Amino acid sequence: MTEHEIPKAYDPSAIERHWARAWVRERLFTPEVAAQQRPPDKGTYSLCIPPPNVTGSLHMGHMLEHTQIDILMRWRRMQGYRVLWLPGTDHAGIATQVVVERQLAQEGLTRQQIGREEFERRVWKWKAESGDRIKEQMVRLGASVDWSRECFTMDAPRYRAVLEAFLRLYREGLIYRGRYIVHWCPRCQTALSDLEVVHREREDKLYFIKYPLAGAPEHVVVATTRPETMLGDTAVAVHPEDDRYRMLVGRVVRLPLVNRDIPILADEFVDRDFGTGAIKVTPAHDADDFEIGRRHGLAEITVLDEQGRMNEQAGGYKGLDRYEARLRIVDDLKAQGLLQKTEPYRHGVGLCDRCKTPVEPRISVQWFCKMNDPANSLAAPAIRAVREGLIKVVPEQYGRIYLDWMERIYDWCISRQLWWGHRIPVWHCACGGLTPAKDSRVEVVEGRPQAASPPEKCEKCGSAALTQDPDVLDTWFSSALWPFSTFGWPDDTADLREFYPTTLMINGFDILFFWDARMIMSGLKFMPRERAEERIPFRTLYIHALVRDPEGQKMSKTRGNVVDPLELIEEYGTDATRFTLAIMAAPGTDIALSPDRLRSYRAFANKIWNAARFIALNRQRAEQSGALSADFVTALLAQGPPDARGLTAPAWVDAWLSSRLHRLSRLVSQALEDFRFHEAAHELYHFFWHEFCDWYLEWIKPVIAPPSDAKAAADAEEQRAAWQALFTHFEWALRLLHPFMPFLTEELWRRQFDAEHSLALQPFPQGDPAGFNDAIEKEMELVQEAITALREIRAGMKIDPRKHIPGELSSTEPVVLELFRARRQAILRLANLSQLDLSAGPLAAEGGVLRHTPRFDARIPYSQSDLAAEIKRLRKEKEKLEKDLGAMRARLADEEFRRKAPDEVVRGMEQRQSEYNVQYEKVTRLLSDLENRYNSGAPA
RNA sequence: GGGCGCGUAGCUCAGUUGGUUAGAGCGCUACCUUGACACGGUAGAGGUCUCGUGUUCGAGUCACGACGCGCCCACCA
Repeated sequence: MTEHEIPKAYDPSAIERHWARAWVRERLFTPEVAAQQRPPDKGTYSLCIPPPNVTGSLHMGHMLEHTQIDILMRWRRMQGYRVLWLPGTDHAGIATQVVVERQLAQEGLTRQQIGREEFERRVWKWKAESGDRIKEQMVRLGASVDWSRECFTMDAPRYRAVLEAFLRLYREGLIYRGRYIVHWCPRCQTALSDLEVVHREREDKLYFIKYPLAGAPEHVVVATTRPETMLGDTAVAVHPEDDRYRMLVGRVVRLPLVNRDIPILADEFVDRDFGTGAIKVTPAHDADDFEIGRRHGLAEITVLDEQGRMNEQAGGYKGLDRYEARLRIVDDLKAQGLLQKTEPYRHGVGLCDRCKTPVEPRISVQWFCKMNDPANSLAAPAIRAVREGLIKVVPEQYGRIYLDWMERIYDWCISRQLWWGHRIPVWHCACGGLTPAKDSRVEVVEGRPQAASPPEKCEKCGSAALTQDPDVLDTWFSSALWPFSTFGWPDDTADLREFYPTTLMINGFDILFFWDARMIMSGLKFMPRERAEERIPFRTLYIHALVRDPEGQKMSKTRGNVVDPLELIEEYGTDATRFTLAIMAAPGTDIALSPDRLRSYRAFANKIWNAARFIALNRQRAEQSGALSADFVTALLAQGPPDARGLTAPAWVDAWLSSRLHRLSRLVSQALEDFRFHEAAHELYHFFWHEFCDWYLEWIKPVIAPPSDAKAAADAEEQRAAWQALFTHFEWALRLLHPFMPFLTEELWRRQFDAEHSLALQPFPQGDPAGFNDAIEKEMELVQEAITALREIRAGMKIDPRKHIPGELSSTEPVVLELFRARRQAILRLANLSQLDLSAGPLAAEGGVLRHTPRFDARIPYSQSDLAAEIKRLRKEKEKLEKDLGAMRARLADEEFRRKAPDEVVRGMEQRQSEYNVQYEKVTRLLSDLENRYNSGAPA
């Protein structure tokens, strides 16, 4: 095999594995290394990866995200930007803890059994494995990240950023500790933020329970979905203006089962129309009741423990699970005649986002971050930044959703009763005093970072007996700092100065509030810069679609429809999978990933491969024959990038393709500017397959073919020019395709053009409107139409495609005839004709099959034709013409249309009408002619 | 209870500010193993753009309403 030969089979796996490794080794995506090979001549372009959770491996959502990011990164890098895509992973507190707990459970262990230290060791081990797996996947994906800057949300520098941020917020009073009712997961045994609770509709029951009035025979009926919490009731509430209950307010009912007297009170919160208009008030187990309780000074009686079981306050029910207790209590009420009725009831139940256990509102002491402190609001600047357009949100409806949420944001519960995460840097004293770490320094002990400066004594009483708060921070606390913690904040580093604010953030809608909102708030809060536009974490936020299964269902483990990206990569190749994701990624539309589409883009990759192979085979022969010198391509490359290269003696078809490439280049960059990945990919697909391969390559085949003995020396010059154009155009296309299909294009580029340098650092063709050639493109359209018309006649006549037959073209326009004359050779070849007759006069229908078009007629003289089929086709065409002409005539007859529509539109329609009229007359005449012949039984 | 998105060919979807003849891929039909590629070539069939009303000279595109599907937010027991 010689140097440029390309293997027959396209084997994506081998190519992709090779380049994945090579790119890591060559460190091309480290901006400093890239700059040595090609100094950037544009600005900085940076993006911090949405750090994948170290909960396992990457899923299709990641693959879509990384594909989109990588396309933009590679495109901008080729455009000459100094590009940094910073990689990393997230410790993902609760999510990772749940995964490791499940592992433990398989060994029959709980984290409590092995203890905090051992548990943390286990999670770190898991983190290492998962992190490696994720890195390996990203490498396989071709993600052009700078591995030298890889970060983890719990490594020492990031820990330091967390401490710094926490301590500053704490000192400013924006972080406080308080006893409130919060969402509690009885399985994870931790508090959750509102965002970590998902609501699901459930079929449930509404219980109507009689609460007897103390010392009276009457009772009040309350409706509840949670009878088990009645043990913690401390009041019954009605609406103050509810006439049914007005006289009862201030009286006392005896709480059944526990026989405790509780008051009936009035509160405007109560909805008179729901249930009976009277509610039980359980401040310790319901968020609304908690508020009512605080308004009326009620006791808060907790009857459930941390695992959702009844506690000692529940008397005889102690130890029962909340659902068991519910059944028992309902039974007992029934037995006492206190259950009036039950009704089926559909309502939303809050579930733990991670483990789907129904959450429990629970009173506990937690740490909170103030979002809207009147004197020092985190939210207000973040609202302004988006509203005033400092941060551009795409698609823009997400900007509105963001603002809606931000405008009614409330305090963020940041403490978690977990073992995996950043430990809260505050120490407790027996006196109740709270003392934070002295500063944000971090030390690494046994590979695990921790605060290096614990306080020596209590700030309140001076005692030295201090213990660190056992809680850890919500994982999103560290994520919120990601766009600057990754660059070394709080130090004033060179990276921070150069790459912050990042140019772009791309992530899914699901973390708009969790993450994007909090990054914006923390960036604006912490970055020590004057102007808000320098403090924002990113200038543009692009929200991508969701990847769904072929039925449009969300991929989830429980549905069992999760697709592993690696499986797709194995089956279809990374390039084809990336291309599929790109071409299906229309903004705002979810992606229903289907094998059909994957197959078709694998075919596309194969097509590119084979086009390259065709070129290589011919090149080899041309070199052997001496028609091409071995350094032909090197000399070509020395002339600069393909779009800037002047072609010597370009043939007509080269001029056409060059114009198409200029246009395509413009389109691709414009589409990518607007995140219209599907449009860019679609244009590339169509161009490469249906213009480059179907027309251009077919057209030039005879020209570039190795010289035969008969070939005149005069052809050699033409051939060299054709080769020059072919290499230039092919290279141009490879560059445009590279961001989408990096492996395949890199492989072909290195084989065909430059084995030493990566395509990833070559200039991206921008396209120049001065290079558009409308005249030639129009001409090509006519030639293509002529060839297609001739082929169509052949196909309709069922003539063997291999058979060479004569053909005829005629036109009343001399320019059209001249065009056909000039392109005679191509028409002969591509329509597979033995000869081509050109004439100005009309062509007869007899003795052949005639095809009319507005600007020319085509005919295959042939003794056999299927008159009936021709007649059928013509009738249909005539019908369509009549319909269109009717519509046009009506249009043009309308005075208002002529007066109000732009001239351009009116003239266009007139033009079209006259063309249609010509065509209509031709078709009508031909049809009646054929019908006559058919009816008279004349031979075909 | 609010808010958002979607409904275009058998299937999956494009269609940027309203303007000529509504596109693609897959699938389907016919012919073709022609020295890049059958993961291919050539040609073809297939659509009252969910329905209704309106704005407009002109609506797949804008407005309102209906129907169907999906999603998000919300403290109503």
